[in-house]
Amino acid sequence: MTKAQQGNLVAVRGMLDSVAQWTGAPADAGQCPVRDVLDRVGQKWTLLILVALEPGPRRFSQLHRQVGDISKRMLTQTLRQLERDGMVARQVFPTKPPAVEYSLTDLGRSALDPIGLLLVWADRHHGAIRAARARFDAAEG
Amino acid sequence: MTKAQQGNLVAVRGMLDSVAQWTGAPADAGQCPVRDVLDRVGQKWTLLILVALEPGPRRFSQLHRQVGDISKRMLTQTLRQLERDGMVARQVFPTKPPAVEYSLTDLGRSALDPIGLLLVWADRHHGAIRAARARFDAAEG
DNA sequence: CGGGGGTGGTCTAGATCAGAGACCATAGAC
DNA sequence: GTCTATGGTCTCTGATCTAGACCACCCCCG
Repeated sequence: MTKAQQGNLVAVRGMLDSVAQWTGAPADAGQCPVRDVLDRVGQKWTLLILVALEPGPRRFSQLHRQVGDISKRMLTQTLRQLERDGMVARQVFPTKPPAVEYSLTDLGRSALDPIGLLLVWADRHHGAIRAARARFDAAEG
Repeated sequence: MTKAQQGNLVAVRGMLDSVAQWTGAPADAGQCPVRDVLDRVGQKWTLLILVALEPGPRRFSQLHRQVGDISKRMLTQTLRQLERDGMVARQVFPTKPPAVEYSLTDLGRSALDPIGLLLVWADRHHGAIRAARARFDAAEG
């Protein structure tokens, strides 16, 4: 384990304690910062769209093509949410037909740092996951 | 930006390229490691349960109480999936009634590193997000 | 002996969420 | 005139999530 990783782990434990504060009170889950953000993250397209916007501003249809298997409905919805959360900026150009450009805000860009690490982890351990799945399926099949 | 963060960013860009490889082919999205892992992450309870297991092994009802507002059904389902993915180990003790203990595997523990950073990010920027939301809601209301 | 509580779940019914695809007004290229 | 593209919205259907009843088992308390 690297020094940086140890540092992370310390921070993680701190966060865990802080999460523990809230897990006791289910009703207040909406107030817990971590639950709040985790709900956004746990929304299937959020991360993918943030990642898609990383290289630079993108237009609606461009994003639609880039992500591929998202429906326009979900794309609209997810973008609106990200805009509401201040992660994405939406700019309309009054051309005919109007063009709309989406870009990351500073807040959105800052989120890419932890998200990126998640992707790196995914890439690195994805083989182990597939192997575990095969083992599991063989054992119960 | 710290040196570590710059390092992350380089890695992120690498991953983004690698994601781009797959985003062109929607049909193969299931084959893309990142999409694969992101689908798990985007499942509302997965991260919360991994986090809940971090301090040490937990029994079923213990987890249920700890997380609070998860249904038994979803708890079972999420644990099974994590077990299948090799992130969580399930051990049954043949007592009467049988006790079942869930614990993180090495793979599961390794995932907590990036997840932890996400939590730290959440905690740090959660104020900005709330502010952005208030602004957005005021502007359109 | 008869509850009441705790074990680890499963099952069903209802709510909520996501996806496919039609539709809209507009306009330029063919 | 028709085909494309723009950025969406709308509806219908199917997946997913939740609440809560239920189960077999055992212990403890009376």
